[in-house]
Amino acid sequence: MAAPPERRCWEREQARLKAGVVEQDTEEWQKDPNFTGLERVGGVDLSYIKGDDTSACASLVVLSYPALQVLYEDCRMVAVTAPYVAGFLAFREVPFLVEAVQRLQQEEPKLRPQVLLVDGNGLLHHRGFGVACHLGVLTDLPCIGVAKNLLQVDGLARDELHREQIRSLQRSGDTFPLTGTSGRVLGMVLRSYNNSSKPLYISVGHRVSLDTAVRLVRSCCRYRVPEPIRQADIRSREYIRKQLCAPLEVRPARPESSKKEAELEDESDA
DNA sequence: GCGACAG
DNA sequence: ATCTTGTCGC
Repeated sequence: MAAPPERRCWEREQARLKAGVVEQDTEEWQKDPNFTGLERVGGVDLSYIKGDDTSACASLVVLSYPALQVLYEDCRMVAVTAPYVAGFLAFREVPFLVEAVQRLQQEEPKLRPQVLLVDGNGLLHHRGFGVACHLGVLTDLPCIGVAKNLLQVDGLARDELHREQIRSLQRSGDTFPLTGTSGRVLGMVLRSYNNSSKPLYISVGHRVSLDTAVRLVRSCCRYRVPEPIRQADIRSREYIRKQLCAPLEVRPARPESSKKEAELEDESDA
């Protein structure tokens, strides 16, 4: 009897917290000022259908570094079960992201990313263990949490002081640390784009230091959202848009006698 | 009790 | 996350 997924997520958090948080650079390229040796950066995202809270598109892209060209793209419709609850995003999205990474490693092992940028938080989290930490532990890949809004935790709030600190970020690349009431630095606020005053919230996910995380996200930003996540986002919503436009002709209620089925969808390992 | 709350 | 076109500005 396998434990339900929620229970396993919880146990994963407890085990990792007990073992101590891994927030240091483990790779050689992370220690290089120019990230020499870094060639592939991954990005993941889920896009949802407006009225439907169970159908989503999970996407994983791999970009070259430093050119930021798309080397790999994987979009797939998934059936989401867990509801969205702030603080429990990983319980909802992480299973599909892990599947995508495993698919990549099986089909295109040479394109395995050396680091993943994840939509959401890592250590900047109620239990110090956001979606970027979950994905990192499950894939054993360095992961960085990139959130577009502040998760209010450990005394951090979107109050006037916070807004004032944001206003103090003048140029892209400017940052200030997020220090919780506990005194711990949980993440960094980064102005990633000159044309947008809205910052990003960067935090450690797995096997990376906060300093390296911020430097890498900076170097991946053509616009406000870093390219790996932006491409995953663009491609997953485009995938959904196509699904919605042509569902009638592409999938007429399970034609059991289709001509070539082995090439498209029936690829489970029996 | 009421509001706040990554995606 | 999603609903949503054009539009004002560098």
